Amino acid sequence: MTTAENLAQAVTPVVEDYLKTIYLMRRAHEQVKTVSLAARMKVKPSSVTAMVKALAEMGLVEHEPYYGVHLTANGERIALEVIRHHRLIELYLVEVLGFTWDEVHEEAEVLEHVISEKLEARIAAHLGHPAVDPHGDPIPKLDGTLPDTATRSLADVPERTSARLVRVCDQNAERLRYLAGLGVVPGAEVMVTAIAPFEGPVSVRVGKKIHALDRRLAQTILVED
Amino acid sequence: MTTAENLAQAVTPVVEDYLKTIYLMRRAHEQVKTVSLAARMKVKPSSVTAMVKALAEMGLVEHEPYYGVHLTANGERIALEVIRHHRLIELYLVEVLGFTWDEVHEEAEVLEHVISEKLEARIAAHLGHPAVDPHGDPIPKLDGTLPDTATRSLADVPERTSARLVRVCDQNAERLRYLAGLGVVPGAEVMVTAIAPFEGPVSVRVGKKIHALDRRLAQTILVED
DNA sequence: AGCAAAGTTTAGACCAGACTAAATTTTAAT
DNA sequence: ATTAAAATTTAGTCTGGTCTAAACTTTGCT
Ligand SMILES: [Mn+2]
Ligand SMILES: [Mn+2]
Ligand SMILES: [Mn+2]
Ligand SMILES: [Mn+2]
Repeated sequence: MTTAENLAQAVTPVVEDYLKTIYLMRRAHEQVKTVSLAARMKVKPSSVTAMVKALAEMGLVEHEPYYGVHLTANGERIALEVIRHHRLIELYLVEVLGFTWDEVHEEAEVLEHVISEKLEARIAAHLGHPAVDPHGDPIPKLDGTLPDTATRSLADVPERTSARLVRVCDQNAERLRYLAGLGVVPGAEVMVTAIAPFEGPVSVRVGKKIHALDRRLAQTILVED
Repeated sequence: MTTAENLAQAVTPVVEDYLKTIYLMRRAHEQVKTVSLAARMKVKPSSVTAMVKALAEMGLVEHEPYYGVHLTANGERIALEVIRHHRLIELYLVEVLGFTWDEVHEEAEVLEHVISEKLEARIAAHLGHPAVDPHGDPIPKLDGTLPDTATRSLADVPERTSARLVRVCDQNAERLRYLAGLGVVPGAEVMVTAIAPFEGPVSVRVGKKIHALDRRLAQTILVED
């Protein structure tokens, strides 16, 4: 330790959550800057500055101030591992232990950091190596790839058009319960009956009923393209 | 915060592990003192001093220097909760996910701190509210009681006597694999054929074969009384 | 170009939980 | 009753991760 290189630290749960969040923000085409990352991580910007510096020293991210943070290959690998854990756990809790889709996110948020690779493998095998989690979110493969199926949001479906729901990108438990109550779940066939102007609600028919959904909520609901 | 009472801290995983360890040591009739607790927790004695002080301030333990630490009612409640988590998880991994009994301890050691009460309940229900874990260790009940069945160790069984194994109080993976290989697992019927003098080995017949077990190992193997 | 707002970093503090090294206290053995 | 050994605590340091408050930089608007 005489010459320096005290760098290092470890890949802690907090580090994993930062990497995961950076990955998901970039994938959603959001800019990953100090303030936006701080908001997502529910910490203060100065905390992000410190953490991003540490991540950069670990070789997990690169950072250009006022421009953004992005993951290195190593950082992305870890992020995808954690996301794989998260989504496998969510699905396992629903499929095997009878959880509802609104209950699993919180649980997976902590479990994702502590399951061994062996347990991950057993869970994946038990589920038959599934492709998507209960919300329709794709599950990263073991080889570190994340298939990106062509989708568009419910708010982008033309009026009077039918579509098949594939994914709900919202983790708020109350909204998920609400949507489940309406039958708005992955796999459902719906028809967009109207899209109100001025960022107004999107009306969808599910079965015989028509429901008006807030535009921002509709944007988190993805359909097959 | 003007008048003091900064006491408090939180029940972190580390705190849970200290409480669990104190509980298990006392239950095994070991003295819980600074040095012995440090050995069990794999930390230095000075770390124990600091933690015990914090636990005492939280009202979870009482400490008389040079005499010992013991849990308060509150501390014991938490310890039993964690032990219940641990043993339920171990059994779940074996029964549902095909783990072997030597693989589950490490996994449970971290999972015990992060499963929700809801997940605990689902696991318990899925297993039919079991009484013992894969090693025969009793699982604390929801009401915070831990049944203590009458047992004695294999080393205390008279020679030429048969007995039914109920528990193996050893968590070393290699020894567990060794014992499983011999058929020395909870439920097995064995006969003690000889107990060598001078703390020598205990010979047991399992099926048609006789195996000589180190006395200390035999002492961790409990049989029905 | 000038300037305010927004974004970012620095400086300094805190907490949890470990460590080492040194002091202190108790116990046990002569 | 001394004294050596063992047990315990204190003092001070470290790391990871957060915070507030203050500085500094960049952007964008007039
Ligand atoms: Mn997480
Ligand atoms: Mn999900
Ligand atoms: Mn533990
Ligand atoms: Mn066990």
